[in-house]
Amino acid sequence: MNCGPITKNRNATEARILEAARRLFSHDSYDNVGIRDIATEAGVDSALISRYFGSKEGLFLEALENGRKHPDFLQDGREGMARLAADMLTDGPQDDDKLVDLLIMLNSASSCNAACAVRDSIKTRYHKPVADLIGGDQSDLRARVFGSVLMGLAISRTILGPYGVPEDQAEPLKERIRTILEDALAPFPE
Amino acid sequence: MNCGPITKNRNATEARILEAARRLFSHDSYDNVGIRDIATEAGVDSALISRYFGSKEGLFLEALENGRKHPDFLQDGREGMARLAADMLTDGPQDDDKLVDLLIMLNSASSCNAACAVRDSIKTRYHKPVADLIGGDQSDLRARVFGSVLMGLAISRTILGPYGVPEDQAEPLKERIRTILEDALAPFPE
DNA sequence: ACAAAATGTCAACAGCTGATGACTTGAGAA
DNA sequence: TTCTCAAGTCATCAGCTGTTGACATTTTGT
Repeated sequence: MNCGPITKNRNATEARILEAARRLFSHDSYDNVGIRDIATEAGVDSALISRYFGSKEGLFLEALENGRKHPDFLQDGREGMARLAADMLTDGPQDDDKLVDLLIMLNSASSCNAACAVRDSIKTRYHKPVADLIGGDQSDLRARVFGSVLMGLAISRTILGPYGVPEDQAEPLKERIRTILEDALAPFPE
Repeated sequence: MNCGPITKNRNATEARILEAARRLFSHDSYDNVGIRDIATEAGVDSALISRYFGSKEGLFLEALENGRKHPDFLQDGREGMARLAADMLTDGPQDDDKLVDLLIMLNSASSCNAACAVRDSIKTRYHKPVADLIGGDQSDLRARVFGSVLMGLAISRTILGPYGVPEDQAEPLKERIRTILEDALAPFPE
């Protein structure tokens, strides 16, 4: 048992590095976050990162997989899924826990060292489960359109900041986003 | 007049550098495209870039401003705008000329050296003109939602590749995207 | 044809990056 | 305690980045 000051404890150290990495990677691109930045944020020597995670890329992969296994908006029914996703995109602070995984992916999607892992993660953690839930004709394609819209709205928030909408007038915007997301999931017409 | 082999001509050289830069920046992030890469692509000495454009950042700025002044989907009426944008996102090859500007912005949106310029460019070249064209209540906000969806669909295509839809079955998808984009532009309900 | 200015070339720079080998410090078992 | 091995530290590496000064070459003006 150890609740005192930081002692030598590899598990705890790895956890702190991982946490710091997720925090920084959700704000900046893979290339713009240096090993030394992460080490400083975690209060740790920078050599430990390469040592414990093999490489910066290894750490990024673990940081990506260490998040929620599936996004929080997953549930049966288009309506509910669209509503939860819309809430996620408009509610609360910008670095909402629920958005961290998505932001990590978006920030590093254009960094060739991280792109492959990001691609896989998008497919297996977002598109696939959504497609399975909605089912029906072309569910893969519809799930992808849904995911694309989601990513666009999320990236807009990171790049341009929150929508300048007063708290009490946020409902129409949320409703709009909800509608769009539900449209994206709807079955194709005959 | 000079149509022979490459002679010393600053204007032509700058143009070739700019063209090469736009090509590379539309495929990779600001950080992942090196000055030497651009120089090689342009068939030019790498020192010329810093010399002619001041810095890599200067070149990026010019590459950004050197594109179309406004996106090609701009026109009166929500329907037309949504239709043109949907065509742009589904038609033809991935590195369509019409998408280059958008891709440059998206690839480098998370690179802090380029982010400011990208932000401005998105606002003045995408959001502002769209908002002006649609008018009405909250036109800024609706234009932003439209732009967000557009970016999401575009980034999905760069990251994950084209939709695996056979040419002759592309119509439902295009129609779906058109609907979503038009929804994004629609006035808010009372 | 000659001088002068513009254009392009080459080599080198300081700064940063991720990574690694050699070391010291601490924890836990005997 | 003492021994041993894991955990953490430090200095340093090679490689790459954007940039610049010094030089060579071509074009232009007279």
